Amino acid sequence: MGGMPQPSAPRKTQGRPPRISREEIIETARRIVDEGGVDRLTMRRLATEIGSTPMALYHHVRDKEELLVLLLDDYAARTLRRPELPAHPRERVVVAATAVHEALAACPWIVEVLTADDLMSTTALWFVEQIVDGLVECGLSPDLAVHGYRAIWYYTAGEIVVRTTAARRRADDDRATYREQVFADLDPSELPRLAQVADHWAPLTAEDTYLDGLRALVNGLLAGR
Amino acid sequence: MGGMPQPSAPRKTQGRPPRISREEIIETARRIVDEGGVDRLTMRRLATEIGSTPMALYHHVRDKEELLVLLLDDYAARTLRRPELPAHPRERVVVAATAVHEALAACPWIVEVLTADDLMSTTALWFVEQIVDGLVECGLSPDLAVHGYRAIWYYTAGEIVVRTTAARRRADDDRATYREQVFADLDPSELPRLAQVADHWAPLTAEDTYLDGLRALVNGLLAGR
DNA sequence: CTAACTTTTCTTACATGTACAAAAACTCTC
DNA sequence: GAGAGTTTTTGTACATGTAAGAAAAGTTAG
Repeated sequence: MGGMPQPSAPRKTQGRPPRISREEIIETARRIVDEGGVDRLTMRRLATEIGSTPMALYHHVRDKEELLVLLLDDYAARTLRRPELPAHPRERVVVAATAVHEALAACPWIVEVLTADDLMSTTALWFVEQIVDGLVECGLSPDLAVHGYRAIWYYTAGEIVVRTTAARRRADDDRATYREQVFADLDPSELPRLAQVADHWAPLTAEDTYLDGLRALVNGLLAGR
Repeated sequence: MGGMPQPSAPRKTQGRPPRISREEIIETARRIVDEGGVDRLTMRRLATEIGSTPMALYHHVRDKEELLVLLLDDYAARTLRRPELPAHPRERVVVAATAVHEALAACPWIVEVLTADDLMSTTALWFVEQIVDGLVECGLSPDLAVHGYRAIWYYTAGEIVVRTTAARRRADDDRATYREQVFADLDPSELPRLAQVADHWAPLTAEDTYLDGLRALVNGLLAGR
């Protein structure tokens, strides 16, 4: 039953020597994704590209989802730069969250992974720290600060997931048309506000308002402090 | 009234008469999901259960994802009850959002669908209306109110997606252990706040703080009004 | 009735993730 | 060196979503 091979081997290697490594897998997977998008990344293609067989990968990686998580960590480690943080703790929270958001929004293929419980890559933890610390310095108790961070993470992850999926579907005419139809058929006596904004709905929801919402959320979390 | 190529055809039916209908598909799919969870719902099983073939389904449903969306709409139409709304518009927003959140959180299989751009089922639109209207009555312009609604939706969808996926993974020991490991290995000099809360992290993030975050967000959106 | 046309259903086929078990390639003990 | 033990790789097999096209079951025109 499955014990994962841990990187640190106390004694000299025993058993059949590996022909491929986790690093090689991640590296190759990254190349495939960079070249042809995440859809091109299949276990079979990855295996052939590496010169191995699909099932061999599964000794270095639990399943495809874990591979994607590793890929995201790798991506974060390479591109997430720590921004200069402002002195004011509230602004620190906003800047840290925005930096994470920007990095994630730039690689839209992570949607499947983004549903992770938290940002858990070592690289990302620094940002989590900044957010929690900023909230504490603004007067929240540590527990409340963690809750606040979670709220920010929900908002951030939700924004990216919803927006990315929407963009993906926008390529699909039928579904876009369907939404338009829903708004065209609105009964203004029952849903007056929606009827009122019906014709701006698409451009309105296309606008990037992440920062506004984030500021509102952070201000709300810190209200009175 | 007519937009979809479904209901009443103007002239008498032509072509081969259908043996199955969209309604029958949804009904049967719902039964399967109710009985054995969403994992039991495969196109093949659904087809056999209905007494047809997998590919016959595809004439009534674009693909499995659309089927899931239809299933969610059906679910919403049957279980989403309009709550009594408080008079104060700010509370109306909170209550409407909470109602949607509760209904969605109760059926965790929708995660794959939840990434939809918006709540677009006819049933759900009433809730969207309440939220937008409440924000407008609190002093936001219609455009800002739509942005506010979007922020609330991001937060709500994100909460459910993150939380559901987390719960799904919690069944998996290894990954839970991994997270514990990350927190145990924290360097307190680099990440002091996280180290400080490391041992409460799991219970803290298990708490349901949706309402708190929502209130913060709404208050922040309406700050100064 | 026959032929053309339309709409739905069925057959076949493929790509994918991955379970399972056997084989292979090592190291260690004797 | 022979066998035992350990780890990695490979081969085979299955369930799944769904594309493509043939077949079926009607309606209508001649």
